[in-house]
Amino acid sequence: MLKETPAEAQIVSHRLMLRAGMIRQQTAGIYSWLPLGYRVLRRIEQIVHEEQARAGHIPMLMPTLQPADLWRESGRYDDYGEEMLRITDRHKRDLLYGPTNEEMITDIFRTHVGSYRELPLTLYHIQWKFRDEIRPRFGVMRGREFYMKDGYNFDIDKEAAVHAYNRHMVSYLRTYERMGLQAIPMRADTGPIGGDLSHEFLVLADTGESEVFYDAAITDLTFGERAVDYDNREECAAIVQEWTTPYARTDETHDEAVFNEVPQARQRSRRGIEVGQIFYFGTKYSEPMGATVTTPDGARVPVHMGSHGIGVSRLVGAIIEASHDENGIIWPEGVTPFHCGIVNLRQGDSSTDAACEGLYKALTAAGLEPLYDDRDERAGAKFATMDLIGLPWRITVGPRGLKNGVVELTSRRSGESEELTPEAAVERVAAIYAGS
RNA sequence: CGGGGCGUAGCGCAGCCUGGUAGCGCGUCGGUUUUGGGUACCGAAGGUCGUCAGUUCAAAUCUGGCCGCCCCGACCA
Repeated sequence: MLKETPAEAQIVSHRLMLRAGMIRQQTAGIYSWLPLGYRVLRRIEQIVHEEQARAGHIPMLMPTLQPADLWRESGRYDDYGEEMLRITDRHKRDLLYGPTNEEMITDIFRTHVGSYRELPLTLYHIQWKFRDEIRPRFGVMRGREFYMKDGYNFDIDKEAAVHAYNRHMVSYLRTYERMGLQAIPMRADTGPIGGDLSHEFLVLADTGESEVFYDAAITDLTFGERAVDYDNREECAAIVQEWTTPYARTDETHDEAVFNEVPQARQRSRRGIEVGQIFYFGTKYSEPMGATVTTPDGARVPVHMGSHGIGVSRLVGAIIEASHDENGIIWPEGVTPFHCGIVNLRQGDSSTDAACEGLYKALTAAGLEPLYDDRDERAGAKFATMDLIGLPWRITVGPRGLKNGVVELTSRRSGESEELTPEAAVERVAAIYAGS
């Protein structure tokens, strides 16, 4: 826990992550995730897994190191350039630290799947990736090593693959919203992945790396609690329609003429952090790599594919960029490393010690993970620490309140407090998290 | 990769110009004090001064090479 800001950190999320002891840089663009940071990373990962499962996608795990031969097959070994970290093993075989997995998944698919009966299929994994950025910066937002969910859909034809595309967009909207983020889908370039249909998901933040242009109408949309049948093509298409109708593009695809059709009062230009992207690229990999299936009439056709990514490690930084104040981080309930902090104002006092331990047990029994600050520090130091690490709820236990049988429950976001009995405070916190 | 900067205790920095006993703040440890928003005081531990070579009686300090890191730009989930 640091009072002083490390000189190397330029942007707020990086500074706060270092100060809160979430990460430690090991070398340029490569970080260790310390216990506190690791908790957040895992919670984000968990949300991604849950929402993938909801959409019917199947988890697996591919390695970080890949044989160069697969990439020679697709032609990307030479195309990818310096960003790809190439490694040679003791037998002088060429390997690479994967920046993405299209080739590998296509290879797996072609050896294990051969019939239209096995489609549609969407496989995904969450794994460390490496891109040897020329200049890593902004902490985990632009590291060289990063943790990413990447998924790949396999479908019999374009129509089915477009449904997979739509399904992913819907699923992603839900995923980001659970993390307390508004991520706006914006029409995007396909870059080195290729293909002809792509959207990026952008979180608005002043420190974002891309300039974005959008119709204010899109920020009024919320996904909310709607139940979605992910197999229903019309329903998914309708939701995609809803979210892609208002103008929203990054500078890469921005079209001034079209943007000017948006009423002046609703035109917005800000900066955004990219936290995910989805692609439909058809047979770009399946054709050269021979990933085909037999159709009902016995023909062999290359499968239609798409890929979809969520920057899991980057999201930790992006969430902080979108949710902090001058005192520190403000975690959304969905991703907070601990559900509730307990601050003992007089460590060593038998009444406050007992009350804190009671709260800790009761919160744990309610299925929550509390963080108990039992350091022998002054109140100010404990409050400052809690504010910095940003737990959304804090229970303050002091001798003054205990005399009247109450503790104080404080919202990190609003700063508002209320006095409650310890039992009521536990119930209250449990109720807050009951939905998530 | 072009331009700029930095490397001295766990962290933030001074010292370097003008060579001569390695310092300050925070943190850590021990103690006293204090106790509802980063308390004050006393004491202690902790450093191959990035690295290699050179100059010199003597190098954190001067010179050169190398390594690492940061910032601006081009590039990027």
